[in-house]
Amino acid sequence: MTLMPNTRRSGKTPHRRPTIKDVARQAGLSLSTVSLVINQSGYVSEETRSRVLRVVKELGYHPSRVARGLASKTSGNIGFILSDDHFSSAEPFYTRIFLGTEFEARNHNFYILLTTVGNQFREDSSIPRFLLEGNVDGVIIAGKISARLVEYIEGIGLPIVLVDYELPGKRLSSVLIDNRKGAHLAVEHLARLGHRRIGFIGGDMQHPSIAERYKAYLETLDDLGLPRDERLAVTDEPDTRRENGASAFRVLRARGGRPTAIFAANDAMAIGCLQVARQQGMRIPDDLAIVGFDDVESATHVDPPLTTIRVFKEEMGTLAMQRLVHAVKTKTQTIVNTYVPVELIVRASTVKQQPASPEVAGTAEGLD
Amino acid sequence: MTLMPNTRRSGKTPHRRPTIKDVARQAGLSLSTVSLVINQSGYVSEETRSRVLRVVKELGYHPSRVARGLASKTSGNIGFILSDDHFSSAEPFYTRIFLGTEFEARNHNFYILLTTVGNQFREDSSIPRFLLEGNVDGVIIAGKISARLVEYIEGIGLPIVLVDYELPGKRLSSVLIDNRKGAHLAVEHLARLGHRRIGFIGGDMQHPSIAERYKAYLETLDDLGLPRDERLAVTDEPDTRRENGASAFRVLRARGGRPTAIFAANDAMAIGCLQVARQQGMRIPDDLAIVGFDDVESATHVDPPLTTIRVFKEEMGTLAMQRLVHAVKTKTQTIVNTYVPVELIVRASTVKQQPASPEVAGTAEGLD
DNA sequence: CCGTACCATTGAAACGCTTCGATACTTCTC
DNA sequence: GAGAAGTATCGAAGCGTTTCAATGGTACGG
Repeated sequence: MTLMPNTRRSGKTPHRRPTIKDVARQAGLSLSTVSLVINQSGYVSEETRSRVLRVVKELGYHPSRVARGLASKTSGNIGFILSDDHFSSAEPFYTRIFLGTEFEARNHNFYILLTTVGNQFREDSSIPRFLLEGNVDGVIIAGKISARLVEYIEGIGLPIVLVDYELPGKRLSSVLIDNRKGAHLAVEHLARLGHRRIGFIGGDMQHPSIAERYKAYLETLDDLGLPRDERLAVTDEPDTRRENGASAFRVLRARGGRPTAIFAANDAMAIGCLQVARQQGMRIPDDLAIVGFDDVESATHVDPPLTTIRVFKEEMGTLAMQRLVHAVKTKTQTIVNTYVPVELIVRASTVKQQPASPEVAGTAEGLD
Repeated sequence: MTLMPNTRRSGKTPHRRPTIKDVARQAGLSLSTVSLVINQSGYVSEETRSRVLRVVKELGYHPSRVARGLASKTSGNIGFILSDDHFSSAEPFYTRIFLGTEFEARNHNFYILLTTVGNQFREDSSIPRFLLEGNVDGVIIAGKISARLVEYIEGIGLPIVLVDYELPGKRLSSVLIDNRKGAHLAVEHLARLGHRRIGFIGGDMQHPSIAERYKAYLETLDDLGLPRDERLAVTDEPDTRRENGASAFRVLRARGGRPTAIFAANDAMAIGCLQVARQQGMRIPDDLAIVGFDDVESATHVDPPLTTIRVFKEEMGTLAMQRLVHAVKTKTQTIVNTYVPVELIVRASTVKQQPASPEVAGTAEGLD
């Protein structure tokens, strides 16, 4: 392939892309034969195959995605749906998942069309354009989503993979966090450090992930023989942002709960909580130990760094895309629920660290 | 529009999308008339217009993007090209720019196809697939890019907008950072604080932005009557990541430079520098004041928070997309260089702050 | 040596839309 | 009152592929 597309041209004339017709003519074959070679389907003799390939190279031919799409009823695109509130607030959690899907999409020669939808299904207006226009071959949905939208997509007959969400009663593939294990690790870690009054702060309990974390928190308390204390759990925050973590902790204190440790539904809330606690003069972890969940970027930047449950976000995206691409290519949707493992990451918000030489920490992989 | 696409169906049968033909038949008009209504072009009587629109609504018709693409030679997509090294390392600087373009693309009913390319033009293999397949109507390029790739795209006749990059000698629209002003603000700020030995650390001087920042640093020293001291500037780091900031500062010290303040080419390097300085027992800002550039997220999380030059990253993306969409729609490429303003953000890495009540800081807008 | 099966190639329809030229009817304009 | 200009609609070609039925050739088994 030369520098200029097709053959060299003098700047002005925008070059015409060669079509399959040009290849056929040049190779002295029919359109269909050329198509067969390109799609590696059907019978083609070795000789004509190589002849076609040679001409293809000579002409710098590449099939038009759009034409191919029309003829084959495929778009080569995957839709990625994210709910509004996840999109422009809070920690870059779903960003990471998205990144994972991006990488994997590239491996399979798909492009991703990204969109957001409101939380409540606003009928017509909230249906992603790429669905209306038939511009995707499958859909990945990250986070909480309206069941009606999911039904709509099923109605179209597109394969779906959910990430960090389940729809009870629906038979769908999901890639999920092992929330039970994570919560268990967190609480157990605190218990092992000697804590007996371990609080929980959470919000948005509609979200299965959050609900699970809370439930597993309670169960782990039971398992460890620690008492459940209602005053130590604040679960009615509407959201899981930092502010809500802060206010949840204030509520907890106001209410007379005296926890020595807090397990937060996610890092954002943990950080909010941590900041309020310090503001109130508490020393972390001496007066209050804190564990988060997710291991987002800022967990390492906060002071003291946050002990948390690591979630492999990119991997979740990768897995989801793999499942989806498989479904798209084979046109068979097998329902699989995949749980990605979690890890306890111990930092200074629960265990006093020796003043280890502060390394020059890099940043994790990101879109840049 | 009902919940199910088209008309209600019993789960199994994947519904057939209505086509323009169905609309035409149902409305008792020709295809072309329906098309005219939908595209709001040509003459259509008010009566038939509304008749068509009614039928469209009844049937839940939406034109197929792919078919429309083939007929009109447009794809409805914008390509976003990012260089490899920007993609998966360092601070989320270009991520922000990308987010800006995403939002704006949505406003204009475009989707973005994202890809990365290697630094050196590896001939054929490094040409983004969406270009080969004719699957985009225009291209945004963020950061440093091979001139040959740009020429290739020009050859295809696609409009281009560069972001945070210029190609000397090429007539292209760019959205640029006001690096000169930023560097000036930074150095001036330090000088005003009484610093006279102000160092510079940088890397990847090929990048026009970095080069400009360095140049403006030198010029501002002159303007302020401060001496240029070779030992105070390290510019030969290959890259601008944290590690390089750290090593640049070590080099500077090893070389006997004794700056009281450092202006770093970007926040990543500033942070690396800051961490090494603290490690060496220096107090920030007393023994060493540091100013970065870009105002990335972690600038606020680092201890002490980093004084820096804020760059409006989302806005750069938005602007670039606006320019590009305009070029695509009007099919006229007018060359405009846009400089987005910068701001000095003073934090504790240069000026000791009163121990202000640590607010519960939210995170800035992000893909989640 | 004929029927079958496999291999290789082809022509034509189809995918769902845009667009251009043609037609025909109105309404101006002088 | 005739030609020009504007308005409304339509038929058909075309966009660049895929796909399927059809055709013909070759080899093979009985």
